[in-house]
Amino acid sequence: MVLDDGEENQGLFDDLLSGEPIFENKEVLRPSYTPHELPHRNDQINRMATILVSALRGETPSNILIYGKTGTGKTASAKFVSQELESTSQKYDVPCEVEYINCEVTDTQYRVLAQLANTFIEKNQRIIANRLDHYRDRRSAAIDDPTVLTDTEFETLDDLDDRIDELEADAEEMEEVPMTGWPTDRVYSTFFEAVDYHERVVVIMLDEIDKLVEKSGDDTLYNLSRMNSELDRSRISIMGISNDLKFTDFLDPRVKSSLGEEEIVFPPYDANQLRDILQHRADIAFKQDALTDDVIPLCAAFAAQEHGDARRALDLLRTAGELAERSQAEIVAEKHVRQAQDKIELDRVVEVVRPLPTQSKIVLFAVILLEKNGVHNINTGEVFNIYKRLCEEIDADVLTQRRVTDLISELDMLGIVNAVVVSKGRYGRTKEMGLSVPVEETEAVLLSDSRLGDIENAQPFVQARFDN
DNA sequence: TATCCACCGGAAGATATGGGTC
DNA sequence: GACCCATATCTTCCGGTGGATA
Repeated sequence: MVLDDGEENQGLFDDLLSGEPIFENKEVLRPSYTPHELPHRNDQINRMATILVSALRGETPSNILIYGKTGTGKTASAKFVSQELESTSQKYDVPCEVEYINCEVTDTQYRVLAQLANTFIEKNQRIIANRLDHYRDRRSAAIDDPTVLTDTEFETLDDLDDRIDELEADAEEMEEVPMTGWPTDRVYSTFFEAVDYHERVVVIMLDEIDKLVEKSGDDTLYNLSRMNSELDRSRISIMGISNDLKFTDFLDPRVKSSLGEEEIVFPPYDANQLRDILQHRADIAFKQDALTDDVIPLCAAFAAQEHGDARRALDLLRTAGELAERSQAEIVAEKHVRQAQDKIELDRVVEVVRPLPTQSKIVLFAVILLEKNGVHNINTGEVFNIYKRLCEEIDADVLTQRRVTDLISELDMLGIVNAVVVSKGRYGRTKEMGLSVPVEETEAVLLSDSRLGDIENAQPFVQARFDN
């Protein structure tokens, strides 16, 4: 862009950069940050450390199950202990590794095993490459002066060559597991061989383990928990993290007893504890005197209402800071926290609704239309009727009512609608539902989807149903 | 008290897709 | 190219369900 008549050329970002920044280090307020100190979680951290210390003695630690609601510091504490464990293992030269898997993303047996197999294959290849470098250097030296092999594991140059060939063959044999296509037992044996390639204790951290069990049953946990009896060189231990206290009810009793050898519960934080946590992070995240006195108590109070969710509290504080910075305010004030609360709520709707499959969006649109037409206690039959009309109008496939009830249940689980099964006696049994998200904003997100663009034109046809 | 409604929701299987192996 | 495997999505079938009503 060219600015006229000799004005000083102010770039797009110059204005934004000209104000005093409020943040010193915003990253410490993000969920991905693992803090060095976790206030009010000493007991749980010490308990984990007491259990895992046996890994540093080369023994197999007991499997651990960690429970607690969202934002109670489970993952952060477990990651903190893992980092400490790995750094201590390096200090004392004990082979001990922790592998983190988020089961919300990696939610099938195949994917979990494939991810683990590929991680260990990569590690083994690095180890082999280092050893090869070392042996090749030694070989070069031995060609000039064969006495360098004296007092080593190799008596002759041929022995050394054999070892190099062996390692090269090992590296070649290690084949990465593809995203799909292999039978699961082949993926399992590939992982088994990769992890057992050399002596080590491995802690497999399965975050949101309940999602894995919900989606693909307990086969993965069964296979992992019985591996130790077959491994020669290595040992594995499982650390499961779950939001759901009852997920073990669905497990095979053998898996249940093996997995829950040790259980650690993370209770929700109260408002005072949240205030401590926020203060702790705010000291690092913000410039001095960048917050008014009421900002942290308000963030803590909002988050305490959300079942003591520290992640929410930190999110709120970060967003309030960003909003203050955007409005070029010098300090973060109470109004920014309130604006942040609204923004987070709206962002959540957009984030959940936008990626929905088209069919779910049509079902949701049917619920919105009913709600906008003043229908209270919307039931499955009504939703299905409107849904069919909408599909016809926009030329989409019409799914069966059975499938639509599943889509409604999914919307319920996502917190977009609130559905309850009610019996109306002679008038049958159905699900009654209402929207749990703002109508206008949700409708706008749905209409922004090009595949649903025509749905706006279909509304008069649906309206006619209410007029008749 | 038996009947009935309008679904719910589990189970099994079909189909499609994306990948691999031989 | 035929076949195998994992996964996602969807259909079909069918046994509940529970409170109003006859």
